[in-house]
Amino acid sequence: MTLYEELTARGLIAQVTDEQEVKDLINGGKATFYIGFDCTADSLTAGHFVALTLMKRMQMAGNRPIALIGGGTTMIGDPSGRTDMRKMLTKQTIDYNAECFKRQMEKFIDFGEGPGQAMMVNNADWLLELNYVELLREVGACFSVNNMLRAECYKQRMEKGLSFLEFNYMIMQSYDFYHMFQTLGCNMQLGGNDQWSNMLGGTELIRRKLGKDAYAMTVNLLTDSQGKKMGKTAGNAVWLDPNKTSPYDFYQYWRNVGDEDVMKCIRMLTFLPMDEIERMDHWKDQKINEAKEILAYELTRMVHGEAEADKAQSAARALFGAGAGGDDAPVTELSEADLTGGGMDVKALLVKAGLCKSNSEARQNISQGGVTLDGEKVADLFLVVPEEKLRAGVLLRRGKKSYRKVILK
RNA sequence: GGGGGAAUUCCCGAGUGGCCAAAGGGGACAGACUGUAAAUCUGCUGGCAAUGCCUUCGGUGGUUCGAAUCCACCUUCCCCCA
Repeated sequence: MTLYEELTARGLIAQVTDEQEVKDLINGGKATFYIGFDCTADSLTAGHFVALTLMKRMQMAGNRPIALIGGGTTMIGDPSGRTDMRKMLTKQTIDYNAECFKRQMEKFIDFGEGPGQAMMVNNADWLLELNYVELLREVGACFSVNNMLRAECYKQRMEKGLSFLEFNYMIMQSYDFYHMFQTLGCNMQLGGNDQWSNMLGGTELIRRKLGKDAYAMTVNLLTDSQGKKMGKTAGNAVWLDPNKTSPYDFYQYWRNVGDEDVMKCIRMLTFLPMDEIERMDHWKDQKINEAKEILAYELTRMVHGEAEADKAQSAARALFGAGAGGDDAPVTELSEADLTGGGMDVKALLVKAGLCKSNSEARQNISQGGVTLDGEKVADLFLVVPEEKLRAGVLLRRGKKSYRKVILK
């Protein structure tokens, strides 16, 4: 199976500039491609994961990846798929975020100088030095405002308003491609399908300025059966950084995807062989939970390593299986200072363990019967857990899915 | 540059002097039912030492016994004209 066939079978490919050319290029390992990442936060998210795995798949087939950190473009803010303007970030924040991204990517992608090894560049290095008038003369003439306004990525902003700053995002992104095409021999750009018009800007610019062909390929965004972007819980991203989303929570996120979405996720995100995936395809009912476990385990293993994946899986099994032992549940440690009068109030405990945001929420969850302590339902709002018990460690549960082991050190 | 309109809690959106921690919807969370799924139904949704107290209706000042609501200035956004 060629790479292109595999990408198609996995449902990854959304659009390509020229199917035949792209096929030859990537199947033959002749592509030097880039994927851009705007550093709007200090960690990559599950949303970046498709791009990351794509980069790896391409690399495994012998193509050379360039991870482009958007230190420059983040200064502008991509309006694609947004109904409001992004918060402007300071240069310092952006630099810091770029550093974080770099560390996370290094876990997946093989970076280095050798052939086929990936490189990492930051567009701050060339974008920030651009001179306005020079730029306008150099590339501005190659862009048609009429066309730009028709681009999908600006459409929804035409109603709410689009600042000139953001309008230039496409030009910056196009310039990146143009720049790397010349300096690094980058002949292809990959990205999420929401980037399509921005990416075409680049191939178009290269054609006009240099009279050469460059290619673009987009992958489908990971959306659920309702068409909503996946990788978010309650509006919060699922982070790859274990300090922002614990491996257990990460595991749980994937363990809980909808029935309709499991196979899609397995196909798009894991590296399981296609024939194995086909076998799982018609699993139903109870059996589909196995597929969810596989998905969750595989992804957790890729992001956090085998040890963490094992831990998350056994914790989940113990917690949700018959005998609820909680030895592998995420742990919160208390210190003497947390105690008040020889024990600790359950509500305070829930908050301390990160299971509830506030005392009020804790109060509410308790009175609705959603809190258990060592498997027993907490009925008393003012229950105080004695020190000895805390010292031995207690298993606190809020709702069906949130567990935490709390222990006094 | 001129004219008009808007800013409310996680989001949308009602509220135009006290009855407002603020309708309604969405989302989130909890409960029931399940398969750690979906759908459905119920509850709940600012904070706290909780029959009470404190903070919140873009910002800053003011009027008033009392302001999300009235006035002034500022900020941001939208629409029309140039």
